[in-house]
Amino acid sequence: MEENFESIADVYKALGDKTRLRIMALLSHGELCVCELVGALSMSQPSISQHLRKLKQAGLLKERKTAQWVYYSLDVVKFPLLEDIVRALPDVAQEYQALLSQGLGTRCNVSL
Amino acid sequence: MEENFESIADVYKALGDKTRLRIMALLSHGELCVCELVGALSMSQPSISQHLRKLKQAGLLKERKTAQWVYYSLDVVKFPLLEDIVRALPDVAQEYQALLSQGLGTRCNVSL
DNA sequence: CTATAATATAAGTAAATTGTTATATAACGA
DNA sequence: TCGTTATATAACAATTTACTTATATTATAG
Repeated sequence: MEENFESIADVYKALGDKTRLRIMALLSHGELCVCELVGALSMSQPSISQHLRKLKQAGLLKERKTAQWVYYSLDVVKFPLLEDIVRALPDVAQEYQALLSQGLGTRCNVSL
Repeated sequence: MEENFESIADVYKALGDKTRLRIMALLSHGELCVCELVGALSMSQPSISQHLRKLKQAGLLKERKTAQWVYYSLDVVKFPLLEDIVRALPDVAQEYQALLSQGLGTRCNVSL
């Protein structure tokens, strides 16, 4: 019981950051690789990787590795309420489409 | 748009603490005064007051002052999703009933 | 094999968080 | 009015968080 509140708090702690919320909003439209998120959020790559790790540790994201890319996507299994939560976020469909129009993963060869 | 993510993040930040989640779970059954929460959670009075302030600043609680007591209750108006969020918390009906059975507010005269 | 791109991790730092104790404020009761 | 109860706030210490820069890891391309 005590333990339960703790692990649920960890979920909300993971969501309690505007950068991570923007990541969740983008991923609600589909999976994205790290470098695409770096481009979309204009933050440093280590910072994005660390945010993704937190979201993954909270059980909110899953990853899929292909070639040199790691694609992240929402994982609604462990926390079904997540669907409603991301639905309540500001819409970022336009930003997501902008990423797609450049070709998934393939336009990440920008200088770090 | 940027601003929006920030204020939503503040809500989840407020929920990202196990003590505050326990407070929300208790208040989901009805309003309680500060000293009742102090008794239920066995934490210091200043600590509880500070947690309540955070929840209130995030727009999740409202307060009602009567005599020397301040009663807090859930405020689902600004953030409708809150109803689903508290419903997903562990049940504390038993703890809440234990508080009520001692007489609302009236059994708070314990030594600080 | 080597250079490069994508990602992760480590170390360091500044800022935010959470508890504590001490004190202020305000209402009540004798 | 005086002492007590309920609550809030201030000041401080310990911990956690969120960046930064530097480096490690892994896959790919040539």
